[in-house]
Amino acid sequence: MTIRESGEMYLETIYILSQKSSSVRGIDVGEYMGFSKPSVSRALGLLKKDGLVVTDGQGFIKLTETGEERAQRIYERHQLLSLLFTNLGVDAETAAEDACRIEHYLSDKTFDAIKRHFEQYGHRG
Amino acid sequence: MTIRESGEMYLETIYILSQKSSSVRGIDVGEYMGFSKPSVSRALGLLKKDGLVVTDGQGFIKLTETGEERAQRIYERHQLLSLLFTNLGVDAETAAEDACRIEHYLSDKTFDAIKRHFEQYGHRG
DNA sequence: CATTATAGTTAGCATAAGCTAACTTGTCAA
DNA sequence: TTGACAAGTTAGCTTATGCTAACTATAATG
Repeated sequence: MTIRESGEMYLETIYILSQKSSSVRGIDVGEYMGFSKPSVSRALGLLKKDGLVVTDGQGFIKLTETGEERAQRIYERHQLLSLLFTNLGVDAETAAEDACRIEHYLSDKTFDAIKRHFEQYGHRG
Repeated sequence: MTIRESGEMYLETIYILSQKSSSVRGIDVGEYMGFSKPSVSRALGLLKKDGLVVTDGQGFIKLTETGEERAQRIYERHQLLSLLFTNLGVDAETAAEDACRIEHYLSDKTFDAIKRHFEQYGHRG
């Protein structure tokens, strides 16, 4: 099974929380996303089964190498889309919200094109 | 119930097919989208219940005013996103594919910002 | 008129992903 | 040691949305 939008959101959340604290638990993920413990529990189970996260003996969640790559990929899309939108004059909050929904659906090609655009012409973001 | 990505795709398809032919049937929608007859049947039922489409005695599908507005809104997003991406150097096919997935998640604010951008600076699309 | 093809519907299955209720487990303090 | 709280899991519900199989209804054809 390949993960989808939902799985990517969990992955991204773990990635973001891992940058603030080295001890991320399911409860933290649920709080951040506004989801219940059972929802998080199942989602983490699927991510584990897919080899994207692992938990240590204390229940702390870590991304595997693949999981980290995948999370980073999504996070980069998020950042780039936010940048693109704010550069077009969208307020930061709206840009972030849109980016959050869209990040899952942006192809590599289009992502690269946007990236090249900023590298070429610079930006104010 | 408010329609979602799936419902929007049906609506947009009906809109597109209606521009080519004035007699759009469920079977046409299914063929265009690659979905089965029962899937289309149910989806149309929901769209009818939401007052977005109607069928005449012969089973031909028409968008209501609200349905047309909604379809147009999505279609505009599709066109604008395609334009944005091709302007960034993405090939037309990829741009269209990305636009098709993303069109459902673009806020009014960001849509307007992109539109203003093209009005201001022109484009080659 | 009977057969066949086309279109649509109904019934029911599957998966994804949210939820609540209730259980388990582990830690910590009285 | 016991009682309580916190974290996680299990069971089972719900909705959305795809599917197939099988039925119905209509229209066209021999």
